[in-house]
Amino acid sequence: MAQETELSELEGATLGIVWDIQPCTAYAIRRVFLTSPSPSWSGSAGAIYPLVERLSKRGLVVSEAFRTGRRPGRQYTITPAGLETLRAWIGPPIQPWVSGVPVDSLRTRVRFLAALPPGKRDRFLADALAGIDIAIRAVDRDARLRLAEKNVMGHAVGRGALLTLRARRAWLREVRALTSGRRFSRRG
Amino acid sequence: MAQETELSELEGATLGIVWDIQPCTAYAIRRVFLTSPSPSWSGSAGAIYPLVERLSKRGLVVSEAFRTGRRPGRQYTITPAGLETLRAWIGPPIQPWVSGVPVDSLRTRVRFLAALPPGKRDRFLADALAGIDIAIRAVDRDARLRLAEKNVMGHAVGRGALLTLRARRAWLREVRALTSGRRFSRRG
DNA sequence: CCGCTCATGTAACTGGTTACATGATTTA
DNA sequence: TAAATCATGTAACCAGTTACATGAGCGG
Repeated sequence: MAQETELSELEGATLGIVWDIQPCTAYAIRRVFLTSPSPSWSGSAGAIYPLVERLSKRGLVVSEAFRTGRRPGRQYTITPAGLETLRAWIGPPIQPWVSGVPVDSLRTRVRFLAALPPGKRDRFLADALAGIDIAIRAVDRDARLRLAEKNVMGHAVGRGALLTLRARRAWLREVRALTSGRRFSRRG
Repeated sequence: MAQETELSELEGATLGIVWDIQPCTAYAIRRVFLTSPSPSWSGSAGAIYPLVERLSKRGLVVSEAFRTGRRPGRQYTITPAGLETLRAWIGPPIQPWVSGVPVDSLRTRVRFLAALPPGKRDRFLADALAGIDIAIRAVDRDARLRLAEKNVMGHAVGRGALLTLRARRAWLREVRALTSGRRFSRRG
């Protein structure tokens, strides 16, 4: 049977989580998204429950029904085909858009900073730097936690988030130095 | 009239582009997305044309019909209400998810690196580092270009992308040093 | 004049969102 | 035992995607 091998970002991440914490329920997968310090997705029930069923229909995971008391539930496990698909999704090869510049909603906003009156501009930058500091503390704490539980990759991912945030902080300070006390029109 | 003040990311960015390059056609807006070195969105016609009409209906932009030869077209300009909405969208205040950890599809994949056999893992990292280097060169060239045209904010945004990519490169090298020649199971 | 790119849209689809419904389990 | 939270879904909606249609202008 002709097997689709492509996965969306959410599908890839979900399949990866199944691989990581299997056997697991859909709710356990949701919790990973919900408690992640970098919530790329809402981890809403409306996304996850249909998604894992989709993966199941494609033979990438198998589910086993169980019951606690009277309530039915399903435990999901990755299949060999699922692992293969997960590996293909991770890469190599790596698509240029994956290794290229990541989306950054803060950078998007800075692009239009000149649309703000000077006072508001300063407050924007102060606000952003404060927000980044908060995020840095949270991520740093999380990374140390992973290290303590000997979760090597979890720690590495946390380090990645941390280094990204620090780079962004350094950059915002550059922007502040550049713009403070200067006047800008649309074209700079 | 009760004016919705919320904008999606694409709507905010589009409104910002109108502010930046007005008066402009929908196609000119598309070109900005299409030629951007960090293509967060496809800039597809099916997204932009309906979107600007939506902005127009909300009174955030106004359009003036023109005609070249027999072909009709529209030039869009931001309204005072539109500028206000744009400013509100930019912030302050800045939502935590905006200043927090940005999504990074490469980091997502690294999270599941232990699912790859060791050889493929090494190739993944080599591939990723090569891809990042390519992106760095492209972004650096773009940033210098903006500087040359005295586009201060354009240059600043390019710098932001550059610093992010460099941080990611440094991080990937950490990951490589950490994993090369080591064996990993799911839980590290 | 043929083909290519510029330009302006429309149509159908879909993945992920919010909101809702409901049952089980824990806690005050 | 009432309230809150855990857990398992379903339903409606919608923004952004790909694919299509079509016309203008230009280069060979």
